[in-house]
Formats: sequence, C-alpha cells, structure tokens
Amino acid sequence: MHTVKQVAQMAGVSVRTLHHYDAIGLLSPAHVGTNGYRYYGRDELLRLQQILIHRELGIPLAEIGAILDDPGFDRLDALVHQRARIAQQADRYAEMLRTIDRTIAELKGDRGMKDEDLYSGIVDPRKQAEYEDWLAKRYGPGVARQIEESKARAGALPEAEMAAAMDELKAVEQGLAQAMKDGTAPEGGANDALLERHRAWVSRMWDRPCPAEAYAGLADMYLAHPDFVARYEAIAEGFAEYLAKAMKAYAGRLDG
Amino acid sequence: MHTVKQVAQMAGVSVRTLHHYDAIGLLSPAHVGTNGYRYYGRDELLRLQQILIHRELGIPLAEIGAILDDPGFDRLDALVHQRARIAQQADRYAEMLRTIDRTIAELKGDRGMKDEDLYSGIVDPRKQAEYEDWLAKRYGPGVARQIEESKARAGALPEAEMAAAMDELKAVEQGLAQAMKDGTAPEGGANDALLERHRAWVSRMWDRPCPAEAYAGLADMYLAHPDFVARYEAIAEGFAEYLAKAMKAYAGRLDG
DNA sequence: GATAGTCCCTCACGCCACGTAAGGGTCAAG
DNA sequence: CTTGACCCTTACGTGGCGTGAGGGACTATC
Repeated sequence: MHTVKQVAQMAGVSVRTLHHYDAIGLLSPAHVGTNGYRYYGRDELLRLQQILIHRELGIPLAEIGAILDDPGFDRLDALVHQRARIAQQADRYAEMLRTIDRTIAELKGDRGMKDEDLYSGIVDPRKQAEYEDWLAKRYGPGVARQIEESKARAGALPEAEMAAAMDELKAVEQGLAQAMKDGTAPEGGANDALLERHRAWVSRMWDRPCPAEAYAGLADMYLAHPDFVARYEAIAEGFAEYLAKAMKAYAGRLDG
Repeated sequence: MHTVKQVAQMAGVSVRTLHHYDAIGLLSPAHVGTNGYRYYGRDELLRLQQILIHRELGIPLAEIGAILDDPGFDRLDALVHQRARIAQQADRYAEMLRTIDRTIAELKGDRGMKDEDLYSGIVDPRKQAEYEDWLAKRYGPGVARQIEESKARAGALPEAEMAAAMDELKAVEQGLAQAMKDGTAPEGGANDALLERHRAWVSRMWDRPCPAEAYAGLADMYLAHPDFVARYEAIAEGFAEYLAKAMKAYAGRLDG
C-alpha cells in the first residue's frame, strides 16, 4: 500500500492529479483510511500505468475511463495495442529528427526544401486531413477508389492491407517471443497455432501457397541474413534462432 | 504566400490555432489583405515549425514566444538544441516500449517486477527525482556493470551494440527512403555514400566481408521474401523495389 | 448576374486537465 | 508535546485551444 505522494513520485505525476483522477472516478484508491487518507495497491499502480500510457497518446481522460472499464477490456490485448501506437509515436519522433536535420542543412546551405516538408514528422497524424480518409479507407467505404489508387504503383499492397498485415505479423512475433521468454521449447507443439498463423501470413504475402519445405527454407534464410537476425534480435535476445528452430520443427510436423 | 487553411493543413494544426497564435502575438501573418485575410510566407512557416517543436516538448506558448523573440536567439543554434531534446524524448519512448514489454511479460507470467519499474520511461524525466542520477548513470560511471549484464547471454550481441546497429540501419533506410521521395534515381550514384554504409553494416552483422556479388544477391533475396518486402513497404510505398535496384546498381559499380 | 460552394473574418462562450492557494486535520520523530 | 512533513477538502484560476454564431469574400457554373 502506497500513499499519494509515493505513487505520485513513482509515476511522475502530481498529487493533485491523483486527487483529480479519484474525483472523476478514473482511479480510486484501493483503500481509504478512517482519516480519509488514500492508499493504493498494486492493481491501482497497473491501472495508473495504463492511464498514463493512454494519456501520453493524447486520449481524453473520459475516454480512457471508458476504455479501461469496458467489460471486454483485456489488459494484455490493450498493452499490445498501445505498444504499437507508442512505436508509431517513436517513429514520428525519428522523423522529426530528420526534419530538423534537413532544416538545419537548409539554414546552412540554402538548398531547396519544399514548404510542406518543413513539417514531416511534426504533424500529428491524427490531425492531418487525411486521417479521416485513412479511417474510412481502413474500415469503411471508398475502398474501390483506394484500390485503384494503390494499383497505380504496381505490385504494392494498399496501405490499409499493409498495415493490417504488419499488425498481424507483429502479433505473431510477440506471441512467439513471449513463448520463448516463458521457456516454451521451440520444437514442441505448443506454438503450433502461432506458427500456423505465421505460415498463413507468409502465404498471403507471397500470394501463393507456402508448403512445408518452403517454410523450412524460409527459416534457414532468416538465419543466413543479417537484416532478419537484427530485426528478430531486436524483439528479444536469442529470438532469431528460436524462431528458426520453431519454424523448422513445425514444417517437419506438417510434412510428417 | 499561403492562406490560413493551406498553412493549417501543411503544419497539421487547426485554423483556430493560427488565429490564436496571431491573437497572442506568437505568430503574425507576413501580410494581411485589405479584406482581413491572413497570408503567411516562408519565414512564418519556419517560425511555426519552431513553435510546434517547442510545443511538442511541452513548453508553454508564452515561453516559446519569449525564446523565439529573444534578440540573442539563433535559429540554427536553437534547432541543434531542440534536436537533442527531441532525441531524448525518443529515447524515453524507447524505454516506454521496454516497460510495456516487461509488463506484458509479467501479466502473462507473473514474474516479479518492482512497483517503480512499472513507470520507467513513462515518467516524464523532468518530473522524476532520479533524473540527475539517471544522467550520471548514462554518461558517468556504472558503465562497467551494464556491460557485464549484457554479456550474460553469450554469442548474442550486447544490447547496446544491437541498439546502435538498429539505429544505424534505420538511419540508412530513412536516408534512402528520403532519396526516393525526393525523386533521386535508384541507379544513379547519388546514394553511394548511404549504400556503402549499408553494405558495411551488413558486413558487420555477418561478421565477414560482404563482396559485391553477395550484396547484389542480398538485394534479390529482399525482393523474394515477404517479410522484407513488408518491412520496407511499411517504410515507404515502393521502397522495397527502390532499395533492391539501388543495391544492385551499387554492386555493379563496385565490381565494374 | 444570380446562385452555390468554399473559403475568410471577428466575437464570444465553453471545456478539459489540472495548478494553486486557503484552511485545517494527522502522524512519526525527537 | 512540539515540530515538520504529510494528508484532506473546497474552490477559484488558467492555458490552449474547440465550437458555434453571424456575416463578408472569392470562384465557378449555370
């Protein structure tokens, strides 16, 4: 059990903020003493973490409450989701850095930089005019026109489909990485559901079936090339090898 | 000269915001027509960029105005400064990601995570008491222990090195993606510096030299495998093909 | 040259997420 | 039993806009 000040210091918010969150029913203490003191436990700390992550993403408090109190709310699922959004923000910052660099270069050298380029990465994607378009594209109508547009550039997938595909890939990888961390053996059948999703994903991206041997070959290819290794090692230490082993074992079972 | 709406769309702010900035004297139009219309020029766009960067860092508008209007203010100098702060923020996001990952792991596995660890990266460093400690840790002593920890897992790269490698890869990719957006031809020699960095990176990861043919082969491999295509298309539409072309052309020049 | 559609303007009130006192209990250490 | 750091509630203030309302201005088309 922690007092307001303890929680405030840990979480980097003010005491007033905790009072406020209590007042609006967003975060109530686990316990209130007869003296009126607020005491917070582990669960409240976790909830506060969620609140702060959401807040960081610019979501209004009322909405955060609605999300967290939704009966269908799954903490794990939400975290995975928020992780992706945070990663997006991180990317935005990376682009801001590049924009600043280019602006610096221009101030020094006077090379041409288009006006709108001044803001790449600084623009909050939520506020960009295309955002609603994007949402509509992703969930609603207007798909027809969109497909036409994206076919202009041959071979490329529509953005929405690509985003969905990346999400799926990420989810599968996270699942497998977790399995590794949990000590699940790569060769066992415990990961088969995830591996099947992975294989299906590959097949979708190839736009043709991915039989067992091809899948096993892919595993070898992963290990042989640094970009893959780097990418998977970034997810978790030792993950590249784990993934390759799991894929080959699964392929073997498919063939068997 | 741009109207309010044009500027608003470029910069990702609302028209109301521009009105507001005008009202408080933070950003005045270059010109106001007899009809009262506001018109903004290049200088104002640059100033707005500065404003938004500062705002992103949580600096109040009044203070931003004071900073920008300070007679000793040097745009270049300020940009360099802000760059550093943005980079710091980016680091914070990276740590948030790690915190989230650890929380995910804990929710699944119930392994111990100290209460205060729930907030590492989420805490705004300005508010955290340990901020100075953190700086000391980062640049000062205590480095030895860190290195020891990361070498615990043999064979794998130390985390720090991996992070640096990923940064380098990202930088190169971003640079090439930008070149593509700028209309630079993939086969021309304009990207050679970046491509050499890329080849050197591959070689470092392989831990053996990467001759021209191997590099060209890698390009083919990129195109042949969905994970790569997906990853590069996520960076920018058409980038997978662009990168492959550039790599092969560069390999050709190396050989020739 | 009328009509419609899209832009632009100036008030002016409202709102969210707290900040900031004011006034007063509580608790652990010395 | 006092001191000082903590806790409480109540209440008003503030920053950075959002969101109309009401009304001109410009462009295109019929």
